[in-house]
Amino acid sequence: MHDSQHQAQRRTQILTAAERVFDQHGYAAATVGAVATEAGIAKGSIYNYFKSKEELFKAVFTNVLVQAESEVDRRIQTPLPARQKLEQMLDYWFENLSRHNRIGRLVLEFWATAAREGGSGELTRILQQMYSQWRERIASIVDEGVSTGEFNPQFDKVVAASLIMAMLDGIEIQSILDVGVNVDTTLLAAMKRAILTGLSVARNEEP
Amino acid sequence: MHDSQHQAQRRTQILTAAERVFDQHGYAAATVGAVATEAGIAKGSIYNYFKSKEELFKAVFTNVLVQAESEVDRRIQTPLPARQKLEQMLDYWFENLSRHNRIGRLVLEFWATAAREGGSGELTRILQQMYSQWRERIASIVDEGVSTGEFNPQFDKVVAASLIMAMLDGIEIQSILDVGVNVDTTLLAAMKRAILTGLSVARNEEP
Amino acid sequence: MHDSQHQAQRRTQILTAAERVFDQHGYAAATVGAVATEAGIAKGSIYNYFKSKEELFKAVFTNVLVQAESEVDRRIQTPLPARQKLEQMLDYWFENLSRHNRIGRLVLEFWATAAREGGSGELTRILQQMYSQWRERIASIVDEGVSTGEFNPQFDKVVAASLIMAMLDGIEIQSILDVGVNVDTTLLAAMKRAILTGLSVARNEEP
Amino acid sequence: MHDSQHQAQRRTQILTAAERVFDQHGYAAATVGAVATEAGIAKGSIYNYFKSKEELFKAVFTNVLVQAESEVDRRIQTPLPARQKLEQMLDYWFENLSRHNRIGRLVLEFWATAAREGGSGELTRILQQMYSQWRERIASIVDEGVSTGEFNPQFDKVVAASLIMAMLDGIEIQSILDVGVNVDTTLLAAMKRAILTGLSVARNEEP
DNA sequence: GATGAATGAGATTTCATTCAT
DNA sequence: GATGAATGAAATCTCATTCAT
Repeated sequence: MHDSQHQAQRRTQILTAAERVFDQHGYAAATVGAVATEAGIAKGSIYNYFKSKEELFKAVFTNVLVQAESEVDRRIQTPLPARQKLEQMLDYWFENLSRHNRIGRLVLEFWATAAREGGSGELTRILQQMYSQWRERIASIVDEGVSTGEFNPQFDKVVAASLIMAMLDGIEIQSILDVGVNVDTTLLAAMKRAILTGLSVARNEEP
Repeated sequence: MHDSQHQAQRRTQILTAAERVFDQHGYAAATVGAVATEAGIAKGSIYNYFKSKEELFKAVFTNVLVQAESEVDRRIQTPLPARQKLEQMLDYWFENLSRHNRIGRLVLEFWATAAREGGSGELTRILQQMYSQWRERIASIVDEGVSTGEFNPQFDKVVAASLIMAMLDGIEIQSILDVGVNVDTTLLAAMKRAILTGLSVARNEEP
Repeated sequence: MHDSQHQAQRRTQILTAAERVFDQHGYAAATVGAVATEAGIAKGSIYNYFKSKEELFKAVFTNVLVQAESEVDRRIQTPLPARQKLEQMLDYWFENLSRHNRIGRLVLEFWATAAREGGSGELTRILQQMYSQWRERIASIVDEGVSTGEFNPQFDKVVAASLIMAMLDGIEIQSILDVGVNVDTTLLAAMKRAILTGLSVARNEEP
Repeated sequence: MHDSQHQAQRRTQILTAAERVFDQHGYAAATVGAVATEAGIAKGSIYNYFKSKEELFKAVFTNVLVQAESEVDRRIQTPLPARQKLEQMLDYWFENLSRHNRIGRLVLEFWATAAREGGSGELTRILQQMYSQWRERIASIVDEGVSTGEFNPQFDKVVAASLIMAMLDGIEIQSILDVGVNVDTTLLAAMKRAILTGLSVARNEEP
């Protein structure tokens, strides 16, 4: 019998290689041959594990997105005040941001491809699910903070979540594109303060 | 003279067609033939106006970005309070957002391509310039508001500008990706309030 | 403007080359590259004239079949007794048979491919049409002979036509396969006599 | 001994599967993998029994042809008048024809492949042998009929045999190609009558 | 003997670019 | 300047065959 552990290993090996290649060249310019070379196997072997280049791309896509989720969830599920949970989340996000915008470039590629596919495509479906999960995560923290009196938000909690995520995505873009923004602890601190202020200021406090 | 006018016309005709085609298919999947057909001319003629497919793409890139600038500048240069200038800017942005995320999709394509090119590429240079201009625009409004006493920001004005732009980019992405966000006047209102609150609340008011 | 005569010439050039290559190797083993080489043009150029290898094959298919028709019709439409028309037809068939079983091999290829396609395929449709035309051609000669009293057939004229065609196809196969049959004037004479006897003998003469 | 029995079983199992697959897809489009799946074994195992795909095809070829022979021989070797022997043969042929033109399609495939191989190929050799045997079978019946006075042929007996076989092959083709011929008992009756008439009518009876 | 993962040659097809008209 | 046929490099994918287990 053939080793199913070895199978999984190979799959991972290919996925890792594909992640690098897609990141470097983008979906269209990446070649299956390059992935194979990067993985150190033969071109044809890729097709023993993935039906097509597109399938492979989608697998990388979900793979990368899923990896990011778990660690955040771990940090959030500890019993902390809502404020600190939010800060933890932002800290984690910041660490990742500066560590590998390798993933970041790849995410841009995902976005562009998903946008091309249109709302009915599979990639979009995956993204929708991901955004929905993040929205819920954040909204529940906001909710928690409101009930403990920590937060006194002037916005609907779902809208708030969307705006927070927008800001994170936006900064990520500016960071990846290397567009003149200093992604340092000053920026992180500003973001934290901006978000927490927005969630804390009462409606009538706003001038 | 008539000749050079006709020349310019042709160039524009091709650029317009290329914008549509690149938007619809992405850079790699777009074909020069499709651009030619869309423009109603022969494939070979493209090469009388653009040296290569890549050149054409870059031309579209800058073209699209430049177009967006002028109208905003017009609105901002009127003598209004800083608050209202900011609101005007956000209104204009919002109009464009809901009107054509055709351009939006194209921007994603630009981003992905620029990211691939790396910091030294030409596309990145163009993006850097553009972001820098916007940052300055916004920062100068903030500055203005501070000196008139309208704003009392807790942040450095350049950092504030970057965060604002990040939020706009982020919402644009969520809109383009059709990722479950309601891009309506409620959202616009929330954004305005969030930004203005952030700019108005004094440092010590923050809990 | 580009020369449409030249276009037709090229098409023919490719078809001729393809005929040779398909004949020599069969559909599947034939390569588009080989056709291009045979035609003395570039591989990619084939696709300016035919959408795919399959299209090209079908074009060769119909081309070869159509060519054979016209000459026969010419011979049959002269005002001759039915017997002699039939003999003319058989003579022409015999000439072709010995001249090029190049076409013959190709026809076997057609048959095999059509059979694989099944009754609903396009190749089958073309073959059906061709057989139907031949059946009609022969049946009408038989009919003619009966009304002039030359023939006194014991069979339905359509059945007779099918049997005659079967015999021709069958001999063609034995000839192509080089299976031990002497395809000479003796055989031709025997065929003629067999067919004419069958059409002339009255029902009750049959023992 | 048990081992070699098992071996033979496996071989047959593969041959049967291959027959189906080659029939359905043709030689080139058939894959060794498909044969393996059809046979319920692993792809690699095929190569323990057949050196290559081509070898396998040839084995199927001879296998199919040989099968058809034995039953006919059985029917012919009974002590019957020549006429009835011929009729028996035609009946058997007709039964097979309507039962499985699955085999028929495969035969077309054989023919095409053999034709491609040319006169010196192995497939052609096998076909030559087969046709030769059939020719002899039929010729000997004719001979028999002549000596008993049943037949009074106007043709050489070998030529007669070839023409009869041609008619059978031709009808088989029209049947397989589904080309508009009614393969029913009427056709069978017509064929019998045509053949027997041809063998019975004296030379001078022919007009 | 049985297995099926690995291989890599080779096939079809696309398309940016050139260039003769 | 305009045209579009011709080119050929390059990409995806298939599959017969091998071989370690």
